[in-house]
Amino acid sequence: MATVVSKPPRGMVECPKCPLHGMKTFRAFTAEELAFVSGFKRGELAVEKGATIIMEGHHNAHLYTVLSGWAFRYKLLPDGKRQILNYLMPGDLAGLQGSLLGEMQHSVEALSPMRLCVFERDKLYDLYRNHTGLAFDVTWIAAREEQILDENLLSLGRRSAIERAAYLIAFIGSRARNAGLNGTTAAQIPMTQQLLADTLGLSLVHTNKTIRKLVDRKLIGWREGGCEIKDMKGLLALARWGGIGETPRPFI
Amino acid sequence: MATVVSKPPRGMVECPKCPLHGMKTFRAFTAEELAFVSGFKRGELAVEKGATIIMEGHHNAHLYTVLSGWAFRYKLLPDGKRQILNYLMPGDLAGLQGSLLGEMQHSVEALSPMRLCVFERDKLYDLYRNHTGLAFDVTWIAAREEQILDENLLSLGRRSAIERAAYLIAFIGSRARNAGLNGTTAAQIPMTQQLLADTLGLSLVHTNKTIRKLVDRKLIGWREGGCEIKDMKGLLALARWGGIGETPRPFI
DNA sequence: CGACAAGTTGACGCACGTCAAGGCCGGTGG
DNA sequence: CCACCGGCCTTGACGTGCGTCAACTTGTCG
Repeated sequence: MATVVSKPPRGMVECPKCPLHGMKTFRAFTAEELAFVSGFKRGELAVEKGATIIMEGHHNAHLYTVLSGWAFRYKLLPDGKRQILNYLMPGDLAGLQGSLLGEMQHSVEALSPMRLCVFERDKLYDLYRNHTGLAFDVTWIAAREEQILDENLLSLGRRSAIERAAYLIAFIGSRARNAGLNGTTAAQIPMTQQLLADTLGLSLVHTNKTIRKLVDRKLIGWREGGCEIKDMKGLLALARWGGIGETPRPFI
Repeated sequence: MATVVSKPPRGMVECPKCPLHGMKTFRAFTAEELAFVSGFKRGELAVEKGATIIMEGHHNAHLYTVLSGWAFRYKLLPDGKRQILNYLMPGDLAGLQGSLLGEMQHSVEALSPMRLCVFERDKLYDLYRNHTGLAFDVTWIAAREEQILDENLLSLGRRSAIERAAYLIAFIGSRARNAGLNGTTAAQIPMTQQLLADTLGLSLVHTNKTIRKLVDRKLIGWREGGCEIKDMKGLLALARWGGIGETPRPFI
């Protein structure tokens, strides 16, 4: 399945030492849960930037949790048009649809080098049987994803190009900050304008002109392959959006 | 909360006699599950067409399963622009986001007279603890919703107006047929063009002209407040979409 | 040095949105 | 009975937001 570069468990992280623990965005595990998840974990996957982790139309026996790095989910039309659905950051789950419904109906590609936790799909049922709290968490994550997609749909359907762009950048920036992804001060978002365009449902050229307007208005900065938020409040106001909550969230 | 007309348990259906059982689209319950769900059910809600069942920004202590009728989920922008996110039909769950994440971030409105099964939000955890199969089903439903939203996003972002319309009508028609909603022969979909427009992310006028093209091409028929699919294959081809599966699905 | 990926900019056209007017119908009240 | 009204659909004229095409720049990697 494409160019997945899998470095076998060279430096596989033990769950108790998982870098996601102890972050204030994520909820804590009980000792018992931690033990179970350790057994649930089947391995670790390291991929290069650009690697396809999940492919539309395929059946996949695995479920992943992002440990580090970025990725995005997308769908293609037969003529090659691409729509990016959402971004994956540390703590996010990938492959749940496939685990429950059979065939994956979207692909996932790495935006940066990544490390992922690999779970056996068949063991998901054990998790549900033995750890109500964790099962609840999985559903929590699914409901959260639903909420994000809702907002995205509102954006594509009813916001203008510049509002959409403002929303998207504010959204990704906030999530990245919560996931501890960027430098301490400036929120550097590593992305190309092509990716933005495919997320916003716009053409590349028009996306470029829209980004330029945001730069001119001093809401963001753009430097070669990345964007930096300069005025979050301004972005939120332009997008007419309330921002995301900061309550701690579960992960598996 | 708006005009909810609640006829108290006058003719409340006992779960074992639930009209959804025995339909080939839905999976069967075990006797034990049925017993549990009977206890889980807290009452029944009957609403008129046009009633608001769930309201954006509110906290809601309940979780609903649609027993009969149609509804739709939507979000509003401050200026009143509306984006419809998805439609609810018999067997669908409403209010899960609120149950897990706290505040509802979308509203739900009845498209026809409806009956809904009401569950206590707090008992959801009991369900997870005692009935792994049902907990799995809830997650299944959430993942399915996610999949639908994915396809919708692809539509809004990358399909033209006529393709979007073809996709939407084919999609709703298929789901309605699976849920046993329409007459046996002709799939009459009761909807206004305003609703279609708000789902497609288009203006009312352009939606009208687009529908007209579909009628001219003999793909659908439109008669006052409803649409009828005349050539499903044609719609699917125009939308470049594979259609939905027919595997039996769970419900609660 | 060329090749390629990412960004920029201008010219032009079309798929949409907006505005405005009118038709058809059922319901309500005289 | 007609008069009036409010949903819903329809149609034309016109404007604009965004797509498409095409050219150029800059930086990076060989």
